[in-house]
Amino acid sequence: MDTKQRILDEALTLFSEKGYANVFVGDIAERVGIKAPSLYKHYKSKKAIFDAIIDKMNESFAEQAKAMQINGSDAVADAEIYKGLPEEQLLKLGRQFFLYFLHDDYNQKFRKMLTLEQFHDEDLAKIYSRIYVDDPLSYQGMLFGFMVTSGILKTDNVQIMTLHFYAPIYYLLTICDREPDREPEALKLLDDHIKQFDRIYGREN
Amino acid sequence: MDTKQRILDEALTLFSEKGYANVFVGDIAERVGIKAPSLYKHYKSKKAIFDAIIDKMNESFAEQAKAMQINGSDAVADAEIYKGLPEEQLLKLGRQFFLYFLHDDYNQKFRKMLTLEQFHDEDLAKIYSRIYVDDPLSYQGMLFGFMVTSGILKTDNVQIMTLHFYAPIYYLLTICDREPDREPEALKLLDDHIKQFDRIYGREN
DNA sequence: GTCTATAAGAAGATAGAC
DNA sequence: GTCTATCTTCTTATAGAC
Repeated sequence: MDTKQRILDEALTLFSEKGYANVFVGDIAERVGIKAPSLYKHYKSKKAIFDAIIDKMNESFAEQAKAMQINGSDAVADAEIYKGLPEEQLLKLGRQFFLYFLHDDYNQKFRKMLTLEQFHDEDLAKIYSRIYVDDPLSYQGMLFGFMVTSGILKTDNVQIMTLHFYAPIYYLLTICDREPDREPEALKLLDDHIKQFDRIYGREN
Repeated sequence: MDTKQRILDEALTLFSEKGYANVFVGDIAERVGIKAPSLYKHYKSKKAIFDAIIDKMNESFAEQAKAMQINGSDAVADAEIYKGLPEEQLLKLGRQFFLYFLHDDYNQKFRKMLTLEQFHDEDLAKIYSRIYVDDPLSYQGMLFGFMVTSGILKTDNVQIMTLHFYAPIYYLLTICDREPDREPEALKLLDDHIKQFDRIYGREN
């Protein structure tokens, strides 16, 4: 029963649904099962709760990014995995990846919260871009770089190939965040996208 | 000096920067050069201002969409234009298109406002998806369909080809909305994207 | 249509008992 | 650490003079 942590969890849920300004300290407290004033024994202000969420997110994403770079081996290993992959398995992997980021609580809520707050200060803008632009393009780019070297993929511009893979996936994710009912449609497009990508950049081209 | 219109303009500017909840009626009034209570002679509530903005936007976008469908000729004509286009000119057109949507006041502010409000109710979510998903994919798809028929482009899945063209452009647009400083980087990627797209789906493939 | 004055209520935060 | 009571400030909105 770590109240301090529960406050963060409930606050994140509310922030991701309504945005910071539309969530009241009382709402958070109510979900935690305490009264608003009690909450101030754990955090000194509403803003402090928000900042704590951002700090935690930064920590966990930095950890993840670091692990991926230190084990540059990760990308090498991943590239190896894709090497012999028949299209069907590639589709399955892509779909798993997509569904994980779409439905994983932590990921979805952070993403939606950042979407709603991204214009409110420069730091948040930078964090958004790091998590949803720079880091994925950098990791995917590394992975695809290995795959090009291995002859699994073919291109003379890895960066754009990576953009061509990632941008449609990101786009479909934002559709589902906004209208969860469109998930089946998005999954169909995801499948077709990966198939087409494989045909364009894949071995048999 | 149409005060009623000026209220909408200033409100849109503020909503697009801070989000609805962070804008106060007094802020809007101040920008218009009147006091808050005077504003209530023009609109009966803050929400009514927001709704009026949405209504106007719906109107103007519907007009635009209708004009494009009635003149399905538009897409045919557009397709004709692209027919003889050397790559350099195609790039120029793509860049112009991108910069228009990025910098045009009306477009940028609506886009940012909707981004911030998209999760707050289902209607707004649908409007966002219509404007930034369904309409552009539908129009571009029609255009590309003609271009495939004319032999300008080659694919067996026009829908995915359209996604491959549009998603990266949308993605780069969101980056610039969030971090305007990254515009040069985005423009470089836009160029490379269009070049690569042309190589993948274009005549010489 | 614009103003000043003000009502009415919401929301963040503190005091102090338990 | 949680509560009730309360303070303070902010915000929407109305009343009524000009």
